[in-house]
Amino acid sequence: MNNYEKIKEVINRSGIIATDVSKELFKLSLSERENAIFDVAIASYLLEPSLGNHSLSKMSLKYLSRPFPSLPKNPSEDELSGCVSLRASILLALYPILKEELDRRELGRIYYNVELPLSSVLARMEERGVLVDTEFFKEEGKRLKKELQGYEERIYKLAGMKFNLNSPKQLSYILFEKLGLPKIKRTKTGVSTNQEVLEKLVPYHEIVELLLQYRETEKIRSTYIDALPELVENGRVRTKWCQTTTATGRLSSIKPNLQNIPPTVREGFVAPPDWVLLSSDYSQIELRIVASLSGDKNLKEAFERNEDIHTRTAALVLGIPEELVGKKEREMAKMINFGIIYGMGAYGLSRRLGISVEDANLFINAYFRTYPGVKEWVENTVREATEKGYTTTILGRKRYFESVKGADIRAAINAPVQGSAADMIKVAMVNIDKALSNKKSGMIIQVHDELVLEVTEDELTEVSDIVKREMERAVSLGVPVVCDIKVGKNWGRMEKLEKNSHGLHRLN
DNA sequence: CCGATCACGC
DNA sequence: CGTCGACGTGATCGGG
Repeated sequence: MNNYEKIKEVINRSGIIATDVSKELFKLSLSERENAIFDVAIASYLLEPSLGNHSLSKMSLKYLSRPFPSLPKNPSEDELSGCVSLRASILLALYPILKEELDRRELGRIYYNVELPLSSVLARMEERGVLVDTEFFKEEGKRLKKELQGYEERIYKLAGMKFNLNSPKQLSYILFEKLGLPKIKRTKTGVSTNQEVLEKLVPYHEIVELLLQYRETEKIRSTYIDALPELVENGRVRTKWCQTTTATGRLSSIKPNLQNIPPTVREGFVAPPDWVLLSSDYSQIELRIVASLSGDKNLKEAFERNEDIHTRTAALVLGIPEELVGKKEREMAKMINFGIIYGMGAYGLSRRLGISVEDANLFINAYFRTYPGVKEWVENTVREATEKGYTTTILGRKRYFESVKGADIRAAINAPVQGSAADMIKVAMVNIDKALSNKKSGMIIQVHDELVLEVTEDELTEVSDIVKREMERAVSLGVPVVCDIKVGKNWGRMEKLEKNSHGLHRLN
């Protein structure tokens, strides 16, 4: 037996306690059964998701009141083994405490049924990586550079001088001192030059429109087109899927962050020859969850009718037939629906809609008259967060609050909604991974309500069925759950996959 | 190195 | 008084 096999044997016989690295253990196939691993970071995350980072040093202080020893510089062999065994003893001591606490707070189920299995799914996604079309990035880089040079020259001419376009401070001197444009909003340190402000300044000066275009293009160039190819290895990027960073239960992604790629850049993520990318996204999942959590009769009915939810909301709130709902009315309803998910306030809504706070209040009242169950749910959720000190998702994930006031009110309303959606897609990921275990196809990206898979052409029909089924049935909401499936050679240009009596075919 | 500003996604 | 929709990651500037 070699060392690798020895380690593997011990792990599978006795189990192992790990932190953060459980994904690495899965990658090395060191664990044959998931439950052989106890990951203290994931446990700590479920106990206190807002903590931010779940380093051993933090956990050691919090749960054992002991400092976690750092490795000395140039240690002797004795020092090194002493430090390492001390660290191991801390890891070992954390295990019973965290495990017991998980059970006591009824977080054991989500730990064993969702997060731990998910950890190995994420390991496989990291291993597979995502194929990148480096040629696309090269060409786009050239094109954007040219475009930016054009903006730059024209902006300098209009400003009457050169300056650093990427410096908000220098820009604000140009706009508000040199050109004398009105100061619309302040920041802590000066006058704001953000997009919202610039849009209001467009009528005052020709330069503003160019600045908006410059900003947009420069963002794409610097953040995506230039930075991404740096992370490509053997044609693929391998993002790190972070399982213990968000306060609500969502995943996050770093190096690169694949969860904020703009549509134009998505074209650079591709399928190999004879493969396609398949994307499946939940339609209106967070509003469906609001319907489910609140049990509101009208909101549930709106989804059961399978109509456009914003149009339906507008019709109900305004008391007019759906045929008479115009673009403006629909947009209004969309904003309110969106606001609900984020713990809507009259002020925020008034700003989004460009109306007075009084009018925004009228709309909110009309909304709550339409969906009285939602109003009740919002009030109950805030009350519960205050009384119990935490909110809960459909699968029992908790987020803790010290006191529920100010921004925490909105966070407390949002947490069960966003968190339940996270629960749901995580369950789907675990089940999809299992269902695809003997196939070549596999998941590569998750963007909160969207899953992207790399699929061989011959597995397409079967895989799309599995993905749709597992996403829609991951958790029973008591309202319809719908996923839309798209397919393409890259992540940017995809076509809807529709099912008909003859099987599957692509539209267009 | 770090806070501030800005901007991308959901 | 000004802020002010939830949750993230990252590029860049500019001061320490």
